[in-house]
Amino acid sequence: MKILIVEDEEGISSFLQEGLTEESFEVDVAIDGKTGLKLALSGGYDLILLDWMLPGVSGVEICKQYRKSKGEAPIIFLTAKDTLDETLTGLKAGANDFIKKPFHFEELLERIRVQLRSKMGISSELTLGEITLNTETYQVHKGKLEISLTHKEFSLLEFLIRHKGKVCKRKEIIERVWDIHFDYNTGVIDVYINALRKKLLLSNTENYIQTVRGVGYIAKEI
Amino acid sequence: MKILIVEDEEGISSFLQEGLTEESFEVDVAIDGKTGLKLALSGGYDLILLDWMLPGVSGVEICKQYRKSKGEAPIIFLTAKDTLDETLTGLKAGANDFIKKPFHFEELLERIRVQLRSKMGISSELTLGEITLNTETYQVHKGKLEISLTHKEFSLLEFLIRHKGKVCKRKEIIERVWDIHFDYNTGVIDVYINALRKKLLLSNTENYIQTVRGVGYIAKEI
DNA sequence: AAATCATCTTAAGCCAATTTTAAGCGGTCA
DNA sequence: TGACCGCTTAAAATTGGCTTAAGATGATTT
Repeated sequence: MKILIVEDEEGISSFLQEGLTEESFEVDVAIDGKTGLKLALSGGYDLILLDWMLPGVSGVEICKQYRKSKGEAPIIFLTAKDTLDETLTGLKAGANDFIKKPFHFEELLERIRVQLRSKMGISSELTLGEITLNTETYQVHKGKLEISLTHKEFSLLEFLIRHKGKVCKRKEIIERVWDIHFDYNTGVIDVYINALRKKLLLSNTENYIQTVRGVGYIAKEI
Repeated sequence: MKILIVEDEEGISSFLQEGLTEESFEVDVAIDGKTGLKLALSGGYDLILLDWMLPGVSGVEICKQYRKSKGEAPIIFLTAKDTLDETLTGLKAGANDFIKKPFHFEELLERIRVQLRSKMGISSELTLGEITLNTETYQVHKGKLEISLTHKEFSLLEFLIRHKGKVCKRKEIIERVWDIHFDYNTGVIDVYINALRKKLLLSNTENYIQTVRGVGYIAKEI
């Protein structure tokens, strides 16, 4: 999946680029409207993140021109305010969604997924071996059996499965699932990993969630 | 059910496309009258949403020609104003209904359902176990027993039953049943769920409407 | 226009589920 | 062996949903 970011603030764009690359998207960045539009029209992107306030050509203008030129990728605006007017202007120009700065990365990610899902029929099911996790209905199955997870348990499992095969560092998990960006010395993760393993009956023999001592955890298909 | 949208404003058409796809209709979009007519005549649609103001060939013109060519799908016009004149012109041209912009999505959906019902004998009864809900007469039965619901209670139950088996998030319910698009921290839902459960005598044992903590509610056949 | 009634919304207290903290245990590695 | 790390459990803190009652709102009747 290719994403284009059009954003002049270096801090924000690099933060987004890193995060989205980490999520295995291909990411390009344009720091002004003109290059943004050129790239958008030539690059075959699956989604475009567009800053509302851009030096030179405004975000809305780019959006309009892009649609005029038959550009079809969903566009999510990054706005500083979210007055009704702006939203309407944006919708008319062909925007698909808006997110207000400052936003949490997870929320942006969720909106990106919604767009990609509805525009390109991407499944909302995640699997790990015989475990199925539906991000739309919040249902979790192990084989045919439905398993009830709490919200946090669900988020943690979702995060691990989305990164299956890769080691998830404790710090990453705390930042992304718990949204804590300091004080990494908490034992919550352990408690929740424990709960997950119990509920999913992940024993030593069928070890989907493995501990990587000193680093974090990894979800593995067996 | 296949629906054709003929609408030049990208924002509106994509908004409609998403919403209707979500409601499990198949949706095609034409952004001008000419393609609209061509598609309409070739595509075997069950219903057509037609913008009144279109660049090039006007909506009425398309409607006339479509009827002339023996097109039989019901046509709903999306109009900016609703003067008597326009309505009359539209009716003469063969329109079935009109909806004034800006409209609420739920209202459009309701009108679409009315058209599909009368033209194609689609049942106006929704069921959930032994509960029957008639969207035409607004009557609700549990078995033989008639139950009287208020309008909001009815809407909420209708929404839940239409999405039975899927988790309805609080936010979705507030947006779709209450039409509130901000301030999601309201307790109205709880009150109404409570009222519904009471009126429908949904006890712990016969639990049609289940709570999904932290997310929303789900209506389940047992 | 006033009174009445039904419906809808808000707010508060309560309870139960969830989340977090903390402490003891056991294994691992320098 | 002792410092560290993760596992497990129980108890404390917090959150979220349920339930009620009272206050708006709006329609209908007098």
